[in-house]
Amino acid sequence: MKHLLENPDFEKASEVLDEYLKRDFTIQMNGLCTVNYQGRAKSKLDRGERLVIKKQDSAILVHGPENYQPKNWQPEVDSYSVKVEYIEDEEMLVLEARRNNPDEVVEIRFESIDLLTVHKLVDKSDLKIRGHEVDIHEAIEDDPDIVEEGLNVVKREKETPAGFIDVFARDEDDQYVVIEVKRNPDYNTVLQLQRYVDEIEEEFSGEIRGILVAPKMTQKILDYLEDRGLEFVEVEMEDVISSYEAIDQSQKGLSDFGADYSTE
Amino acid sequence: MKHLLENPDFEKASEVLDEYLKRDFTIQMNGLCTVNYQGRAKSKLDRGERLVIKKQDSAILVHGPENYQPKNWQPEVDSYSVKVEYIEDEEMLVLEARRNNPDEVVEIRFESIDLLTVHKLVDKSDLKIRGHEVDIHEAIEDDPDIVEEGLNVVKREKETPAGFIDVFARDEDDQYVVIEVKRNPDYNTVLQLQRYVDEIEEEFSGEIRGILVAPKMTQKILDYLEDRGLEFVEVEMEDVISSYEAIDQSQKGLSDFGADYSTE
DNA sequence: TGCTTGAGCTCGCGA
DNA sequence: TCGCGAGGTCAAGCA
Repeated sequence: MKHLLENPDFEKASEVLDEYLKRDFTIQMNGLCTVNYQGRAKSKLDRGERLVIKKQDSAILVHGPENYQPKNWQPEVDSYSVKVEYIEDEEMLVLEARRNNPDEVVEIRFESIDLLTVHKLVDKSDLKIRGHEVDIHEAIEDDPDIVEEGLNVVKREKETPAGFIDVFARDEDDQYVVIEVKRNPDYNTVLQLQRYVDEIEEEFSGEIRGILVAPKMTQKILDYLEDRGLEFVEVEMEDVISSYEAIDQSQKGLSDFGADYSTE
Repeated sequence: MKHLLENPDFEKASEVLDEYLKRDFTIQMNGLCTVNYQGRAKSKLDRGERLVIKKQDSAILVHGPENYQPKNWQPEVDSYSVKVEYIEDEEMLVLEARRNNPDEVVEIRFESIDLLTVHKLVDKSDLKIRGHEVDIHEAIEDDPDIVEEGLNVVKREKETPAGFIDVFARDEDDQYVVIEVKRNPDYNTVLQLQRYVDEIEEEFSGEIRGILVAPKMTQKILDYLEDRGLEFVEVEMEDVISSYEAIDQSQKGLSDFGADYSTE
């Protein structure tokens, strides 16, 4: 930890912010503030106690006491400025985060600061996550039977004028099958699949099957799908994940180096 | 601030966590940890220094040194547990956040804790934001000229079998106009507008104009749109916002009460 | 750099 | 509670 200031005055706080805001450090500030944003939209947040986090890639977040998402933020900041100003006879520490493209600005006015810390966080490890849509693609390619017995994959990511088909295959009767994979299917998914099937029917001049593969489904979307002569196959997320883990196991021991962590 | 602990041992940390995790407090923890998640997907995050935030509505976030988004999280937690365990001969503080629906768990193993704070954040103020899609609707209704001179709004949210039309209007030649408003238009927006126009042409047995109104547009989508005989009108977000502010001004003085902030 | 697409999306609204 | 759509979406991958 570089700094830990409890109830710092604005002079001391600006000093620290001036030094660390533009650089590769994580800053946490707890305090009473108001926040204004203007850019793609415009927002105003009246006084309240919040946690402001400036990250090492310049991103800034204003977190309220609730919710996953911050109340205000800026994912990429081009320039920071810190000033102490008198607004309506009250001294305020004003932090401004500007971004050029799109042109946006977040202004945070602190009335008081409870806590200000500066950390250098070392985190070299990547998040390994399984269960993405692409993992379902791979699981199907690995074992097409999870969709249907006797299915053979012809091509993944087949291009059509309407976009890319997730999986293009043939069933056991040698009929072409267009497979659309979605974690969270909706009406647009159905329409998209419909368009692919139409395109392929044009390309191959014949009847083509369309299958939506997803880990979950609602009755309404299922009806909508079947009204269009399309099919649905449910895939268990567990199958996808374990299938992937089998692959992961075979590649084990390739890249497990530990990172170093300073205690500064 | 309720607590501020620098480099607490696990016993002291568990004590504080046990007391405050389940209650309405904001907890910040900086430390070296690994994180595992299993639920809708599965993820693994190796050791690294991170900031963990437990919010007052039970949400928990694991923020790395970069990015807007947390590396791991749980928006709603049903039960927390804290344990000190020996894993491979090393003492670890293990924090588990479980959720029932969907069935998910985030497990955070701390190897060391730099800083642990407990705050009670008071924030009663709502975020006031302008520039939503609905604000564009209102701006058009307020002044249809921002779309086109001589335009008259017939109905907002007109229902058709294909869904709700944002704005239904007539142009200066008395021809019907279907207006679709989108902040972030894409291909689906075009298809949607197309469907509305088709529906209305059927209902009124005549040629109908379709206009996509948006604050931004790409060339490809514009081509796609014009290929279908549909039109695009760019609306300036500033016009929408200032128009809204005029309304805001007229309602001023209704609800500006200041919140109280304790200094505990 | 811009565009497209997915996300453990989240969140709020409405049925 | 579930379904649906918007988001200042963000962020990754690719052209």
